[in-house]
Amino acid sequence: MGRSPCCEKAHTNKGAWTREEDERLVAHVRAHGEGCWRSLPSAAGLLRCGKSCRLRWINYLRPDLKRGNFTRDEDDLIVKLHSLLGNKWSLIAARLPGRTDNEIKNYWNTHIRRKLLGRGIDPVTHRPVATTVSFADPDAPKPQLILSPPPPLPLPSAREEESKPPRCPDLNLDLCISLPFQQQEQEQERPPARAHAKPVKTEQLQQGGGLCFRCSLGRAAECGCGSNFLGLRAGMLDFRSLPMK
DNA sequence: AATAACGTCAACCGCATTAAA
DNA sequence: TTTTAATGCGGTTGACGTTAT
Repeated sequence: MGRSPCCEKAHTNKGAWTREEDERLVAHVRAHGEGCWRSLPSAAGLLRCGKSCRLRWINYLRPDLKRGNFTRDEDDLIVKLHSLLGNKWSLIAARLPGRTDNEIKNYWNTHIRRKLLGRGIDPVTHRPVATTVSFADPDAPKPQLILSPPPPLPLPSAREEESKPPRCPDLNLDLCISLPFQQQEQEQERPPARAHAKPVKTEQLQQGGGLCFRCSLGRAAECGCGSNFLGLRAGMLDFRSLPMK
């Protein structure tokens, strides 16, 4: 028994949204609020799949979206969060007000990924990539794998997470990284980007909670931040200061 | 000027998770 | 407890714009 399709595909539009469709969707959400995406298309007079409406609203039409280029602070924060969370774009987006998971995902794949690779940093593991090895000589011993990605972090449900003691007392995964103070103040004034986004704990921010990027690369000696992977403090990461290739 | 190659990003697809019956 | 429906998420695609040849 297969899953029923999310909508009548034969009677739905696909592809780019028209201005009229946008206006209908915005008007309907303004009048009735978000939610009930499945019934929204017919209620709003749209020949679209509910999922498509939701996506269009979240990624493009939401009034609290911040359009335009990513700032350097946002760049840093994305790298930092990705090093901790991996491809959990929605979690990363929850900590970047006005940005969507899709936007961040695209930005990562088109800009940041390449930037890290250009600096010899593996965008998956956030560690320096192994140096290139020549395989010209077939008799040469095969190189051993030097770097291996960290084991995947299981992501328990919120309820599980609350009930369990921390896996590692030294590593606080209750993320509290955020943009600098000024932007946090702005954040308090605006509604949260996502209803389910966890609020940032400012007291933890003051106590520390960031990840020093140099230390994460094993370059604590030239860093001098003192964190060395354990003392975590927000705002320490500045991968732009690392030498370009 | 033509066109191939590349980069960007909106949108789609399928699976996982959660909520409701 | 099980089944079904709805929603959310991440990976992928494809259209379009830009740059290089």
